Amino acid sequence: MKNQISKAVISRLPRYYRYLRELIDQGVERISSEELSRLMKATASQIRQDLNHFGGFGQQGYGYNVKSLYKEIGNILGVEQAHNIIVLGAGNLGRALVKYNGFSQHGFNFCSLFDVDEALCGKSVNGIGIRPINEVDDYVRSHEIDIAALTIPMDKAREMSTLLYDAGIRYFWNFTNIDLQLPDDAIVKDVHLLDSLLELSYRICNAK
Amino acid sequence: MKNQISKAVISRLPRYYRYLRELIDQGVERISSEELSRLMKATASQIRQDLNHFGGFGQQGYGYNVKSLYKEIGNILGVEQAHNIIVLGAGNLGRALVKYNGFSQHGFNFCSLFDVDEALCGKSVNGIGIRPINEVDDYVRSHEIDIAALTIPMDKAREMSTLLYDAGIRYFWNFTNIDLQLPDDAIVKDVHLLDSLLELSYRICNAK
DNA sequence: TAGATTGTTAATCGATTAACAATC
DNA sequence: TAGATTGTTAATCGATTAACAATC
Repeated sequence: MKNQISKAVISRLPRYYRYLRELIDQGVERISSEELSRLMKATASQIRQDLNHFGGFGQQGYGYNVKSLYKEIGNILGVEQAHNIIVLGAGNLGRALVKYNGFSQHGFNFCSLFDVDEALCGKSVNGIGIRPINEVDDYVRSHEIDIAALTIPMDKAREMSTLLYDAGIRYFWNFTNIDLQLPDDAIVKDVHLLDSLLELSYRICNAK
Repeated sequence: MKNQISKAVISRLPRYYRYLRELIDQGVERISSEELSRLMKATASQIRQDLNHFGGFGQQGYGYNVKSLYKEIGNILGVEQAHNIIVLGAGNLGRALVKYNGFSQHGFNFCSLFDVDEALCGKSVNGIGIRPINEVDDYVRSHEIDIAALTIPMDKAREMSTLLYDAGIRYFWNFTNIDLQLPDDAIVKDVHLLDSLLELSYRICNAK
């Protein structure tokens, strides 16, 4: 889209989306970049710059219409699009993801879990079946899967991600404590839980 | 520490730590910033800059000793320090965190879960007791708690975080889909799962 | 129309990268 | 000692902020 929007901008979009949702729920109809900046602890300048990468959603002298800006950003983020997700690893985290019902309203569908543990296979979590991991290749090739969530042990992560890539997956939601090693057209969104805890630890140990 | 190290640098430390662990496991003894940069897809310059914020860990003509650099970074991150964590919300995610055993080796101890559901209270998960949420204030005031992990519904998140702050908590691991609103000396590390999914969604919708 | 606030260009700031003298 | 590679300063780049003309 346009001439490449920076990662920093894109990463702020979901945050705008959240704040606008809040404003709608509070019955706020219009908001200026100035007001929004106070709420979000950003600069009004940044907000206007960010939004203008995607179009002129505001109106001089008025500001932004909350509802329509919410819709616009939702469109940009593709919340109306359906996205199919498989989860590798039916452990505690994998099951928790599938059980959480907050993703579906934004178009995310969990299609299947996969696990090495034969005893789990055939069972289901929140209506989502667990399949043996050795079926994942066939499964991906015969279904339209957009995203693979990895909640498997670290030592299998790279191997599995490569297998998934070869089967056609390009979008990865990586919960393993390792960086995947994939070709450049793979998009990996890392959720490194230990990393974030370690950052907290750093802050605790270096508190003034 | 020193004259304020930027967030960008700090957020890279856990990543260095992970790669060095890998190198140790592979039996690598020394590494140059050049080699490490190829591995981590960063510039050698950045690596040297980053590390030098904390001290001269390398040696000209030799590079860095993997084991001792690993230890140094571990120290900076405080992996030897014990950190006590409570988890608010004994739902799927809260339980998954407590059940995951990968955090304890870096000094993180889960002390207690808290939940509104009376039926859960008294039970325990992975040996960690679940207490009623209305006891959390007393609990925090009578124990040395460093970090509060929030895995509660969004609509209670701000209220609870303020209560915890008033009880003395300064470090928050926030899994709720909302930004906390706390005084400046509170350190919040957000894990916005939906945000990261939405970023993936954006990338899918705007591919190529 | 006058006032408000955007869209957008220009200035600033900080972070990343390059370069090289210091040194093991 | 010569070669390699760091530590560190200087240059570049990109992102954030400020400013203001355009316009509702």
